[in-house]
This record gives sequence, structure tokens and C-alpha cells, in this order.
Amino acid sequence: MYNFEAFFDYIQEISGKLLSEDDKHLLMVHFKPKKLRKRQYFLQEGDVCRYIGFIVKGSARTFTVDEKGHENVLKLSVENWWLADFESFYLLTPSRFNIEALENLEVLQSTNAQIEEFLKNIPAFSAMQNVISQNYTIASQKRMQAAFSYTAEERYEDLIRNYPHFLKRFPQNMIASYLGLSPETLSRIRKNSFK
Amino acid sequence: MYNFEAFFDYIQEISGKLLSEDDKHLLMVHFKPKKLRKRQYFLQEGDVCRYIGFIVKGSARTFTVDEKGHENVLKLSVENWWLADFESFYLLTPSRFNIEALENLEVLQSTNAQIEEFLKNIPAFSAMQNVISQNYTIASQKRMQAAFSYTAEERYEDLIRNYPHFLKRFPQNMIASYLGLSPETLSRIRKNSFK
DNA sequence: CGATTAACTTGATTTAGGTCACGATAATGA
DNA sequence: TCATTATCGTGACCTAAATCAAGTTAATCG
Repeated sequence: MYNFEAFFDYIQEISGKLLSEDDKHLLMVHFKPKKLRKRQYFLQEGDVCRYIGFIVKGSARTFTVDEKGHENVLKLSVENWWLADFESFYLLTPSRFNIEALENLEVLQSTNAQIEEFLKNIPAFSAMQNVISQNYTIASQKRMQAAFSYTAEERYEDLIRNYPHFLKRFPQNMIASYLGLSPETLSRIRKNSFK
Repeated sequence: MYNFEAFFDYIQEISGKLLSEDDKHLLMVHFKPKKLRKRQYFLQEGDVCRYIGFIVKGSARTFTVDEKGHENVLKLSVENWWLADFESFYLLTPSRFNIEALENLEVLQSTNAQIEEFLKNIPAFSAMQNVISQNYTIASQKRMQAAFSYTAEERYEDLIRNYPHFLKRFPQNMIASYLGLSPETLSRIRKNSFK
């Protein structure tokens, strides 16, 4: 029997509401634990993203590959984050993204149809969704602004401020790509910032 | 008496649910019509965004100003879109953004506290919010990807594909800024793409 | 453990797009 | 209506960051 406590705590904390025993039961039945080893894929480009995953342990990156084979990291995800290409997940269209485990990964996953049920039947779950989409909206507003109006160096400083733990946890070339930089440029920025 | 029909139609259509007479009454009481003339501000940097506005007529831009006085357009909004800095609106923190009317603007506006009420009491309204946040999440994902992995030219082509009416409606320098480009660069791209 | 592969650094060179300057149109307003 | 102020186009030049290349350090695995 998988331990759902951390998941329940997360939902209750972020939503500000309690889960009933029935709620918990429903979640336990329909969220399936899934393990991926480092470098395995949660989602591959061209596939429909049928599952949304809640990260219990580990980390992942969401990235695209352009015509020249150049990889582009759009998102780095760690514990207590949700994993999905939302466009593909909501609209059931083939995804343009890849999602790959950067460390051994444990997720709790469920389908679009099930999520609809949770939203209908579990008040804490739909309250959670509202909070998350608020947060997501705010975060993407910020990231957009960073992308367009900050220099490479400012974006790096911004990352240090907002996600200092990323620096320890992810290889530098992933961070570079996440910031929209070449690995060489990030290396040089770090060198200079030691002054 | 202000004509709310277009607003009601919008809510019903996007949510897939009907509004009762009571619902409509509640909305009419708490959404206040507001008119802004071209160049007037809906929100100024440093202020808390106390109102969210639904655009009935006209258009607006959301932008920041950096230390060098350089303006940066993050969003262009037209009829049937919502106007707010969501971070400031939800968290009641001072905004880093400006929202300015690009054409004479008519909005229906309401406060955070009222929106909470609508979400609680009007099923169509909360269904609408879910759809909008899905759409918004998808749009942000796309815009993020465009910002990071497309060239200037690709971003422009993308805009032509997705929002062709923007080109007729907004001055070219606004479009340039929205795409993260200098006006000169956009002018040159347009020149080249005539081949 | 040593061998292979991945991650990082540093230098030289290139390039996309920005900045500056100025003239041409077009829009706006007294 | 003319004057003023935005907007747009084009050329010359500059710069931040990418690319290419090659060596170094660190991680991974049989």
C-alpha cells in the first residue's frame, strides 16, 4: 500500500481545505504510483499527454527539440509540482514537448477524465486547482517578463534569488537551457559573478 | 441602464452553462461599467490592481518600464478578454505593470472580493474561470516556448498565424515590443517577408 | 579500479538583433 | 487648415550572446 500522506497534506495545505475520508479514498483509488528511472520519459513528443503526474520524489525537465536537434528546456520540476503538457492533456492533442526524469522519479498519476471527477466531487481538489492556476499565471507572467526584458546575467541572478536549490540540484547545462542561454555563456557569467 | 447582454452571452458560451435571472442580477449589480479614453491608464505601476475588467469595447496593453525608460509590452488585449495584473489582483501587492488603453475602452469591472462571491454563487462563473485558466495556461506555455526557442522572424510568423487581426489593429511598434523586438528589426523583417 | 561518457571551462570567431541617426509619412489636434 | 507629434523605413555601426573548437574535470559503470 502506497503512502499517500504527503500528497494529502499537500492538497490540504495549498487548498486551505480538509479532505474527508471519502475524498482520500477516491484519490487513493484513482491516483496510481509510477516510478521512472533517471533519463526515462514521462512524455514523448508526438504522443498525447494522457496522464498528469504529481511528483512525490525526484525531478524532471520539460523540453522541446528544434529542427537542428537543439534542445530547449522550458520547465524544471521537483517534488510537489505537477507534471504534464497541459495543452495536450486538456485538449488531447499530440504534444510538442518531452518530459524526462532528471533523477529517479516517483509520481502519482491520473487521467484527464478522473481529474474532472475530482474537481466535481472533492472541494479541496478544485480549490487547489484554483490556487495552482493562480500561481501558474503569476509565475508565467514573471518568466515572460524575464525572458524579454532581462539580460542573461539578470535572468541568472533572478534564478539564484527565486530557486537557489536548482543550482545544487540540476546540471549547469540544464540551467543554462532553462534560462535560454548556451552552456558556455552561463559558465562565463558564473566566472564573472565571483567578483 | 448598461447593456450586459454581450457579457452574459460570453459567460454562457465559454462556460457551457446558463445564467439564471438571479445570477444575471448579481452580476449587473456588482460589475460596474467604466470608460477610459485612449492613453488613459487602467492600472499604474506601484498601485494595487483592485479591479479586474472585462473588455466590452476597445483594446489595451500591459507593459513594464525598465531603469532606462524602455517600455516592454507583455500583453495586448481586445474585446472579451480580461484585464488585470493577476499577481497584484490576487495577492493585493503593488503591481510592476502598467495597463493603458490603446483605443477608447469600455470595461465592466469588479473587485477581488466580489469575484470570490461570484465563484461561490454562480456555477457558470466558476465553470468559466476553469476554462479561462486552462486556456491561459496553454497560451502561456506557448508564449514561453516562442520567447525562448523561436527567432525574431518565427515569432512574427507565429503572430500572423495566431492573431492576424492584431496587425491591423495595433501600431507596429507595439507589436514589435510584444514580440520582444525593436521597431527597426520588425520593420526589416516585414520588408524581407514580402518576397 | 580504470575506461568511457558527460559536464564544464576557456579562447577565437561569427551573427542576430539592438542602437543611433535621420528622413519620410501619417495621424492628431488647435 | 496647418502645425505638431507619432509612426515607420533605411543605413551605418555596435554588442550580447551563439557557435565552433579543444582541453579539463567530474561522474558513471562494467
